Amino acid sequence: MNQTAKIRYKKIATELSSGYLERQILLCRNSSSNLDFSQLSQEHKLLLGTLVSSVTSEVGRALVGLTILQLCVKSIEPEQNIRLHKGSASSRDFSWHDGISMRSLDKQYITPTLRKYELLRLNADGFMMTRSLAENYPYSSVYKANMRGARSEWLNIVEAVEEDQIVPELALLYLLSQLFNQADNFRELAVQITDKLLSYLETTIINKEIAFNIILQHMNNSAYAARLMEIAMHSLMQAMQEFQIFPNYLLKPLSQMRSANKKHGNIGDI
DNA sequence: TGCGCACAAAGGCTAGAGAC
DNA sequence: GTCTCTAGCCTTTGTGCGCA
Repeated sequence: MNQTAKIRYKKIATELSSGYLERQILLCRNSSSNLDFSQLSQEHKLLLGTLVSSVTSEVGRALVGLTILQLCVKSIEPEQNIRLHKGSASSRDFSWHDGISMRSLDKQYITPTLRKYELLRLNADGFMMTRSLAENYPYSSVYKANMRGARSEWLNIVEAVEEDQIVPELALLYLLSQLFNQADNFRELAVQITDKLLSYLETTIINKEIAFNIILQHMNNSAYAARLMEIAMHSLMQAMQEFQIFPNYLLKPLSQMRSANKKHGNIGDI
């Protein structure tokens, strides 16, 4: 990292630490009707919308988080190239002279804020822990990693921002608004499902076989069946805990980790 | 159908920079 | 000279998915 990159990094970090992203989030949450996105083209709105809607339990989160970080960086310091994501001071490690450590910015400012407002469920250490985002190549159309999710949309946004075709702060606000909409829709859906389930339980006598068939049908008809099975198993264990079947044991919350993890000490997601 | 890559989380490790 | 911090690199695992 050269001296000018250091100065730019300091400016970005100072602005983020003073709550830049939080202010944008609150603006979207509290004054959404006053936001004017007429300066954003339909094409760019579509790219940002697709990026948000591409998020599933498996893919897409890291790309949304990264786009938010890149838009913040560009809004605060337009001179900073948002393709160069590494900026080590050490000659031992790979980095670009004009690069900045996006991993550090993410871990300190972006991920904690997105988690705080429940806009994106991310690993506490940040989305930059995703290995494919850490390849030693600039983020461009020929970026090496063949990421799943809305890869082409993300790269088009990066391209448009670097080519000055998008006003970064406006794009950031639009992206955050889309995330708020997505989160609201999800909460609404959850309430609807809970209501439906309660009315179903009021009118139907459920036995073991019916419950088992509902769970099985749900898994068979859904994408990511393995995850649904884990959730079903954890739900059954919650019921067992409620009835004190194993009074000396404590059921841990369902974790985000998908597999047995020696370091974390869990088994599967449980 | 099998293979290999990508994704996800949660850090540990380590060399070099910077502070004292 | 020593200590602390920084930031890139590395590890682990099962599932999903594309391709041969």
